[in-house]
Amino acid sequence: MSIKHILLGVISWYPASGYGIKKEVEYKGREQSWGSISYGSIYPQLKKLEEEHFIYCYEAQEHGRATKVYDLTKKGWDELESWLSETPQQPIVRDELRMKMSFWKAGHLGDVQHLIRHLEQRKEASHQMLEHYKGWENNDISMITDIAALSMEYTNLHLKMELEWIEKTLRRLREQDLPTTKDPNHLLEKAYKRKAQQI
Amino acid sequence: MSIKHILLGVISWYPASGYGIKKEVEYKGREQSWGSISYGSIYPQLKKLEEEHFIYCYEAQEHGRATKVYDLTKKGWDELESWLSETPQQPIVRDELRMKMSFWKAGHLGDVQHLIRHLEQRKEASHQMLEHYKGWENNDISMITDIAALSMEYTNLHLKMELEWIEKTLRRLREQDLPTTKDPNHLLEKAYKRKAQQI
DNA sequence: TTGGACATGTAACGGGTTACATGATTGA
DNA sequence: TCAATCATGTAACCCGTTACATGTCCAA
Repeated sequence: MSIKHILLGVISWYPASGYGIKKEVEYKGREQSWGSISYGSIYPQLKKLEEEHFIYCYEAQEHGRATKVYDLTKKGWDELESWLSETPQQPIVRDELRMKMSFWKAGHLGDVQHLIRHLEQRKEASHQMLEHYKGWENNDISMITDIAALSMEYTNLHLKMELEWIEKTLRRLREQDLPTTKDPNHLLEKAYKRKAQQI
Repeated sequence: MSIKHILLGVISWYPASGYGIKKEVEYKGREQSWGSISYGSIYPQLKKLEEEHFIYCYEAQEHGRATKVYDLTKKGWDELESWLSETPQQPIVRDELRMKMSFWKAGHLGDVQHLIRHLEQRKEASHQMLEHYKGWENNDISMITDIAALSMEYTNLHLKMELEWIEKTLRRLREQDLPTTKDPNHLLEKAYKRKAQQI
């Protein structure tokens, strides 16, 4: 992935400044769930890309304010094209909520009331993202390519799936309708005995 | 998130060595999609956690081989408990395939045949993960808590959703049944004109 | 006139990986 | 006997963020 290709990609949409790229990534990034990038990465990276002739720079007046605007060179377009053709990395997911759930054990480790709170917060966040997505879909100012629209559909399906899972999970937690713990080698049994013995 | 709590969490299942923790994370991590951890993080972190008295260490003979096995102290269990109660971070997703799709534009940027190949590879990977998941669900050796089983259900739903999306997307790409590009400000139009003009 | 968005940048730090180094045990 | 797996560790490096520094323009 790397910052480099995000920068080249965004600049492929329109000539942009460091500041503008950050704004675009934050906005577009919400639907596509790519998080944000800090200025501490953007500006040095733009400088480097310019030195390597992937992009070039010119001064522009954007509503009265001077900005450094970057555009792709031939080499930049080629690099982007070549990156697209490379096999993408396996996706990386870090979901702290589900990580915590891996260790949680009702009645032994973690308070179920806390988990319910975590899930409610996640529900709210996902709900808002879905609203944002819907608003985006129907506005008539945002640009999106044919292929990018296919990718956006993923986000939509994902959010819906997530909300259904949250609802179902909350229901099961509240009604104490939990799956049965599988512990064929009595590891957990031993573990919580160990826990109780610690001073 | 951080390595720290993964280590404490895994050790909460059973006393383990650095090597064993890596194995467990790689295996369990597949269903829960937490990727892997390198020895370069595990060993120094275990040392640090021992110095801070979250874990303690003893020598053990595991099938004839001497290993350093770590277990949680009272302080370690408390730290784990307290971490579980904290509001989890927003999940982080880096999906290079969908990132690439954001910039792709049929006939202008990126070769659709390459995209089809990327999607087929992803389909294969997701399919295998789903098989792995099913095998895991039905085996009678793996341990899982009640709450962790709820989290696993997420993985299952996610993989199924992903496979359906891939199928649908492949079909649309092959039948050239693409969504219409939205470009109200003619940005893309200009962009690809710029591209054509670069020497 | 002042706070907030616009705009660009650097230096220190952090949390991880990669690559390297080492050695024991086991099964083909 | 030799490759693979088990097992532990360190040092260099990379890629990013955080915090800091600086200045402009506009609207309330």
